[in-house]
Amino acid sequence: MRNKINKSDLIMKAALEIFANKNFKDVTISEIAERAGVAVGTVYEYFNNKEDLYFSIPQKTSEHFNEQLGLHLEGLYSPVEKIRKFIWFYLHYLENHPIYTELLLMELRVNKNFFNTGHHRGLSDGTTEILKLIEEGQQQGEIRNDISPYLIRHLILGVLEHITTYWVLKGKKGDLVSFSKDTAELVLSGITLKLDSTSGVI
Amino acid sequence: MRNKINKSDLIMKAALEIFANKNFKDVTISEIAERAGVAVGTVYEYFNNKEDLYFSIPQKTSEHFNEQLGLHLEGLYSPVEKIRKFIWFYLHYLENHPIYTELLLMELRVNKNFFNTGHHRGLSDGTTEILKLIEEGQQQGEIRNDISPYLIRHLILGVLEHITTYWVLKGKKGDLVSFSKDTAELVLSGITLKLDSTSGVI
DNA sequence: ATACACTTTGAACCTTATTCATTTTATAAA
DNA sequence: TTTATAAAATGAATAAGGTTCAAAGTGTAT
Repeated sequence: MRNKINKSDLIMKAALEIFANKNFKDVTISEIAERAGVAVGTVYEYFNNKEDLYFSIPQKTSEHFNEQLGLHLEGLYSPVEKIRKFIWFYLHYLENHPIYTELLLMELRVNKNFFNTGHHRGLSDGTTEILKLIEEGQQQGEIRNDISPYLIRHLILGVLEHITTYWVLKGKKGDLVSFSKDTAELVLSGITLKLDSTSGVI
Repeated sequence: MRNKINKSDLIMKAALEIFANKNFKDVTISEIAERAGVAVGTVYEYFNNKEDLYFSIPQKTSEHFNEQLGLHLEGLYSPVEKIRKFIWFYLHYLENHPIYTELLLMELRVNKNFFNTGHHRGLSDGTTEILKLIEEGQQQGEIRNDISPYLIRHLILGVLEHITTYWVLKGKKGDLVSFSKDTAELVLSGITLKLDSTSGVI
């Protein structure tokens, strides 16, 4: 046969479209099944339950995010410049993937079940990559190493997620990427080592 | 009559105890009613629905947070010192109110319904206070004013919420307040104006 | 053509939020 | 104290939706 359109993909596509406009609890399985053109029971052949279906939606977009991030960092040398680029890319990408953003920040990031299952791994909102950049910067002497790289990551992801969360809560008005320049300036002035003698971190 | 124990408080107390151990959807109204010693219908006399009950739980704790924050900032002069203290207090308070913290960060902060109803106002995770401190600092020349105070607030609340969120997701192991010193150092070195001539922001 | 395994189906089941007619309790008036 | 009236409390009935599973359908190999 040729219509090898994976049913799983079909269901996920329908789910994505519906979850885009409603909260988790306002979406019904029968609604998703109907849009996907399958029976209710079929949904349960491919997903354990409603939450499992929900969690699996961002998987592909996350992979795409990571791929594209790699491309955008390619060719840059300085870890600090890479971090600057990371900040830009994060805001740029999320602004252009609003459904994904809402799912990720509003529901998944803070969901214990999500965090504690396989779904979380391999998603990595750039979490691993940014840590690598920080450690690289510390080794090369561009970034202060009197502070844990994990705390620096909290700073960077924290401000980005906070900005983005409020952008979503306020209805996604205005552009997100316009925060990029000042955010990078703010973050980098806190984590870079100044090379003149007067500004040693006490 | 003397048993003027407000039924509303009674129900909220029971709800708090139960929500402390389960997710929103795993908690039933009948469970809450039973623990509160009232009938199911009574719950609906005092709260519009399950979500309304849920949202009203953190109200009192938030008021307490704000009160205590006021006391802790009292007597300090420098805005920068006040911000340092804010960071300490935030981590200290949340570490000592784990149920409140989980509710606030995991569920409410990112809930559109919560954000868009009266519940959000008057809760203010110190949101208003910290903005005031930043603006004060900018006026007095301690804090750089080439960056919007709102963005600086995103930085401060962002890193604090991020640290705390991961602390919760990882099962509240270790102490939170120990991050206070480095976090303050990191944040403040990004937002304070250095007074020597070499480090002017370009 | 037949047997077998794998998909798909959707009606039935079960749990739970929410409602509302009825009962109970408190307050005020006589 | 008795009666009238309003307020509070009740829990059985309703409605909605997630999940299950026995039956029907579809494809593949012998």
